[in-house]
Amino acid sequence: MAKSTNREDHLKALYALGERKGGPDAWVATNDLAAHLQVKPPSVSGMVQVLQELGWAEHRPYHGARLTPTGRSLALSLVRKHRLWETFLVKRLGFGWDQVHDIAEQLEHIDSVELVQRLDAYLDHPEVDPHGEPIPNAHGDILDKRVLMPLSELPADTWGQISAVQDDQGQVLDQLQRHNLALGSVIGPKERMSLPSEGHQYILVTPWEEMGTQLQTSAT
Amino acid sequence: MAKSTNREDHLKALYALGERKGGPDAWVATNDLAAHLQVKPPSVSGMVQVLQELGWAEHRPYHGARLTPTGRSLALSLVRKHRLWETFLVKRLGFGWDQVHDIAEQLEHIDSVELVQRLDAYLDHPEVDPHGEPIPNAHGDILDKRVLMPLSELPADTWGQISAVQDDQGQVLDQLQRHNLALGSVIGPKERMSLPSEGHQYILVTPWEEMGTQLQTSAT
DNA sequence: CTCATTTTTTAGGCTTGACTAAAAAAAGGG
DNA sequence: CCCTTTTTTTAGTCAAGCCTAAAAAATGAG
Repeated sequence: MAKSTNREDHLKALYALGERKGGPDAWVATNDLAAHLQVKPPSVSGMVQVLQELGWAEHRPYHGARLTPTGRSLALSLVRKHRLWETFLVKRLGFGWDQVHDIAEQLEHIDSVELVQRLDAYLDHPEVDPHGEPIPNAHGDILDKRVLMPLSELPADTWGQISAVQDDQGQVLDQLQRHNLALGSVIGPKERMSLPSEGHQYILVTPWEEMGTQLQTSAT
Repeated sequence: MAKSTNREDHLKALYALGERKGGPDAWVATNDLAAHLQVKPPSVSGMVQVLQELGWAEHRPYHGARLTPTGRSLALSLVRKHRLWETFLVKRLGFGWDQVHDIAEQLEHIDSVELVQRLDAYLDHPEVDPHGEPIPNAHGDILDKRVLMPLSELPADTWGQISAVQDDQGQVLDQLQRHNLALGSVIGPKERMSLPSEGHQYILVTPWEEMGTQLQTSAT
């Protein structure tokens, strides 16, 4: 029993939803995994069993699943690969930030430690990917000192600078693209209203003090 | 029914062995495919049926299989991707020419037309890969005007310049590496004797006239 | 606390692609 | 030309992952 694209996908989903629910100790529901992976719940039940046998996850029936340290470390290496490839696609090949997710989703499963090392060096050891998300280092550590908050939690009268976008499907990126907003753009009440509110929780901003007038740091 | 890694692997094998047997009209034996793919003959029988149903190959029972024009075109696009990725790995990431085959074998299955286009441009539209093999263009045409011959067919008293190495497993590349020979190296009777003769048919040379002394054009 | 609803798991089936064993076709030596 | 050997195909298994339908556990409304 070893790695496979499917097992890796479940591992990544478990990591992503676990983070969203509050870190390494959070239990993730089968239904949530199924929704995230676009698969029916029984398929997840089966795969979670497998992950447990592999020592990558623990499973409490009718309660949920969460990663073991081993699983977490594997998941982080997948996240690292995904974000490095996205960086390559944007910085080197000139793709738009809203075009790279699906391709990176395939590339992240390429199995070669040396490839990742060389890619990282070739990109000058980037700290964040084109969406502003931090890239775990080779040890699986995320050294991200920024303090970001979702746009949905930013006080209504405060401005914010877009610092990261957590978007697995690309809809939020599409929206931002359409409003000419990019990483680094500063966002005020007007922009906030014109963006669909469901996306606000995935847009991470740096609160922007003492802003009276709109300032566009970066645009596309 | 559509693409899958396995079907693509069989397609590529059928193309490679067909070329080796004399071009698009040659029939390829089930056993040869099985040996090339490291799989048992019954598995090939099954897969060849599938390729036939997909319209990618034709199959005459107990006789062999060969690609249809559609299948050939798909195979060439895989060869193109494989060789572009190998070029990327060597030219941009600094891998050795003997290290890239297995990684490219994975990368060639990545599905994105735009990725291939951009990669090609990023590498300045290379005409040959790091092993000297021609890279088919986007239309699947190989425009290779060089006239090469296998080292095994080079007259014993003639020198030759290594111009391409057809090596799917990497053993021939390893041998060359060990003898400090690379693409462009000129090879004489002494080198020829020290290289295992089974590999000679995969080393393609440009006959090198009027050579009295050994000349090393390029070394590693 | 109970009973209906929701969530999750179990059971059983399907497809892909591998395998072994056995049957069928082709090839080749005498 | 026959009969043995080799090659190829057919038949029947198995594992991975997906599915639907049904059973079981947890939840929550009254």
